[in-house]
Formats: sequence, structure tokens, C-alpha cells
Amino acid sequence: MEMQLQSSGPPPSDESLAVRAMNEIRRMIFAGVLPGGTVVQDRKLAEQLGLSRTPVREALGRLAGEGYLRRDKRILTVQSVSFEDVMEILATRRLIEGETARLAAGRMTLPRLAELRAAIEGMIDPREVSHDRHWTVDDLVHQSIAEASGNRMMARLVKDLRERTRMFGLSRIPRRFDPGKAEHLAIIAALEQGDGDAAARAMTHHIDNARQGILDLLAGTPSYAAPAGAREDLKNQGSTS
Amino acid sequence: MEMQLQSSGPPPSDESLAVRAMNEIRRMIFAGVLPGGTVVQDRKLAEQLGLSRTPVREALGRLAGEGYLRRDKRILTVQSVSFEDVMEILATRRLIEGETARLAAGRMTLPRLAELRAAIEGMIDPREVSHDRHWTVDDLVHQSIAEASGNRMMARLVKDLRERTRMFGLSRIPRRFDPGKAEHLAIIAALEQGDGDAAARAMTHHIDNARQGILDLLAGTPSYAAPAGAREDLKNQGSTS
DNA sequence: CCCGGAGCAATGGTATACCAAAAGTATCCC
DNA sequence: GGGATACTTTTGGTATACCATTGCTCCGGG
Repeated sequence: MEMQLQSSGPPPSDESLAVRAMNEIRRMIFAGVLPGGTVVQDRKLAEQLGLSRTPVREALGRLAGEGYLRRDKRILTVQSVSFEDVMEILATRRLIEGETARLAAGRMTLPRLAELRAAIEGMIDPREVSHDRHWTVDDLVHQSIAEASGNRMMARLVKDLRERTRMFGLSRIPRRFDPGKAEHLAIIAALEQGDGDAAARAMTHHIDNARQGILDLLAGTPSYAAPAGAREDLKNQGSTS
Repeated sequence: MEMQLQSSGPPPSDESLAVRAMNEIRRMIFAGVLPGGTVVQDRKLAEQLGLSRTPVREALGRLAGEGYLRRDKRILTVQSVSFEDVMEILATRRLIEGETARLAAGRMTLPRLAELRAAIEGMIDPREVSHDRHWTVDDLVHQSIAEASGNRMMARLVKDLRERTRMFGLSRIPRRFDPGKAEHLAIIAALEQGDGDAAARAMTHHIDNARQGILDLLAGTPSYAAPAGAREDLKNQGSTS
């Protein structure tokens, strides 16, 4: 039993096995195959992926460096993104992405903006949009803006922080993710006007809403109904400026 | 010739060799032993450190994951921090650290603040402060504030971004780094007042000055006198909000 | 029935052997 | 003499063997 990678991965591929392993493991983490807190054992994983420990360990080391895995003593666990983590991440994103939106104003071409608008409006039927689809469009919008900011560090940060947001259980929740649509369009509109301040406002507002959405969502989820007093503390993190 | 780690490192140490290697290599990078752009070869490095390739490769993979090294095809090079990078990093730090300062207001105890003040004022004689000393105090101040913000993500980011700032050649430049002293004290003062907005202002002002300091410094440095028009572009990155 | 230790399986860490690709280097043909 | 070709070396990637620690199981004595 050492056939696994060719199931959906690249058949021959010229990437190193370590890179492939890394991508595969990262995918597993995002897909929830390896939920937060899971202990990861290089031997098991290596066998599962059909390769030796070396490239797997290399991949694990790298993922640990990137913060997706955590080393406690000798055991490696999938870094779980807690509710508090998400709140902190969103507070950070609020800052960074607000700024990227501001910077992006006047730096994005109208055709490019039209593209984004089309992609956003392509999500016509709320019932049609799968989660993957939603995330794809969401990524496209936020990432395009971040990259248009001209600040590569911020763009990288946005990508990273968004990935972490995504690692929060939050997945497979049949949620009305459409409200984001109007907010996305508002951001695009501001960018089309070249109004950086308005774009920043629209972006921070969008992220504030996303946070509120999570808050509401969790309020209605039994297991999350009352995650201690942490909520009260974190509620203010984003609304200070 | 396989004695190197015991020269200044921990004699026996219970950390894994990989961790020790990572710390050592990171130190080499910060210390300028491995300047930006240097190609890193695991065999050479392993021999130099007196251990086998495995832990070294593990360390390198991890450092690459953290962004200190860069993989181009098959060769690993030390990530060089360009002038543009520093400007971008500072623009980002301006945002994040401004916010951490705001959040830290009212969250730091007066004794703690007094401690910081003492450390800052300990740098009495400008000629006395070595670069290490300067960085130590600087780290202490910024990191303490970041951690006091209560937002671990931001604190982590501050640490990371500051490390990267440090990777910029900027080292061994016999510069008057004292002006930072007054600015640091201004931040502390605002925090003692519990005035978040003032603290944020003081912090962003401090970082703006640091940026200007680099700009001035490089203007007087032949090899950096005119790093293309990039300067004009980046000059505005931080002063938008 | 419980406790403790002896043995054993599992697991992470490390070293090393091997391979293939790439980069030099020497050589040979024109 | 110049350029192409073959050989040698270097180097990163991978597999695997080995070791030490950890934790578990199972057995025996109390």
C-alpha cells in the first residue's frame, strides 16, 4: 500500500517529493482531514503518502516553520485555530487589508476591476455557490487588492492571515455567505472611484461584518454558544481606531 | 575540523541538533556571517557545524519556511532584505505597532512601564551604547508593548517584522541611534497616561522617524545614494492614513 | 486486586549510503 | 585554436539503517 499521491495529485510531476508532500499535507489540513490538534507522526504520514520519512519530515519541518504545525517537546500537532485566534487574526486583517485597499486605489486598472466585479456578480444564485466557490471569489478579491497595493509584505501577510482564518473550523457551515457580495462590490466601487479612504472604510467594514457574522454564527452553535468571557474581551479589538 | 558548536553554544544541551542548527544558522544570518544572497549548501554547512546533513537540512527547511532562506529551483540562498523590502516592512510595522500601542494603553502596569523607562534611560551615554545594546532595548520596548496588546497574532508579527528589519544591511552603521530614546519615552509617557490614541500616534511617529533615518542615512551612502526611483514611490507608503 | 518492573513496540532524531541532475573540467576532433 | 563532447565532481534529494527515549503491555508478587 504505497499508492496515494497519484489519486488526485500530479502523476509524474517534476517537483520534489518534499514539496509535493508539503502541498498534500497542507491540503489535508485545510480540508479538515487533519483537524487542529491532531498529532502528526512522520512514519504514518510517510506510509500514507507512499514515500519515505525524509521528504515528509522536510515537509513537516517547513510547515512547522510556517506555523501550521506546532512542536511540543517531541510531538507535532496540527495548530488549531481557536475562536480567540480568529478574532485576533481578523483584528489584524482589518488593519492590513484596510491599508491595502487604500493603497490599491488608483493602482488598479478599470478592466481589472471590471473583472473582479464580474467574478463577484457571477455568484448570482446563493444556493449555487459552494463553499469552494465562495472562497475562490473571496480570495480573488482580497488577494487582488492586496497585490495591487504594491506592498508585497502586506500582500503576503494578507494571504497568510486569510489562510489561517480558513483553518478555523468555520468550514462546512451552510451559511449565507452572500452578504459579503454587496460589501465586495462596495469596495470595488470605491476603488473604481479611486477613493482610497472610501475603499479602506469599505474594507474594514466588510471585515467587521465578517467578524460579526462569526460571532452571530457561534452564538447559535451549541458547542460554541458561550466560549467563556473571552468574547467580551475580543469584541473591542477591531473597533478602536 | 568539526568543532564549532561548543565554541559559544551550549556544551551538551538537550535541544535537538536540528534546533541547535537552526538557531546557529539564524544567528549567522543576523550576524552577517551569511549575508543576503549567499548560497547555502547543506553539506558545507553541516561540516562547518560538525554534524550530519539531516538536522542541518531540517533546520534549513524550517528557516526557508519562515522566510529567512529562499529556494530558487534547487539552490538555497539567504533571503536578502532590500531597501524596498525595508520600506514595505516599515509601512506594515507602522500600522501594526501603532495598533499594538493603542491596545497596550491601560493594559500595562505602571511598574512594568517604569521598568521600560529605566531600561531606556539606562542608555545614558550615546557612545556607550553598542548596537547590540541598542537593539536589546529597542526589542524590549517594542516587544513588550506588542505583547501587552493582548493580540498574540500582532505580537508575533511585530517580532517577525522587526527581525526582518534587522536583516537589512543597516547593521554596523555607526549611527546616532539615540533620537529613538526620546521617542521611546514619549510612547511610554502616553501609555502611562493610558492614552491609546496618543500612544499610537507616538509609535507611528517613532517608526516614521526611523524610516526617515534610514532614508537620510542611505542618501549619504555612496552605494545607496540613488537607489532608482523606488524611493519616490515608497516615500508615501506610510503617510497615507 | 493492585502495584511494579521487565520486556517490547512505537516513534522521533540522526547518520549515512545511494542516486540523478547539474556544473565544471579536461579532452579530442575539426 | 575553438568548440563540442565525454568524464569527473559537486550537490540536492531520497531512502534506509540505527539509536535512544517513550510509553505500553503483560506478568508476577504482594
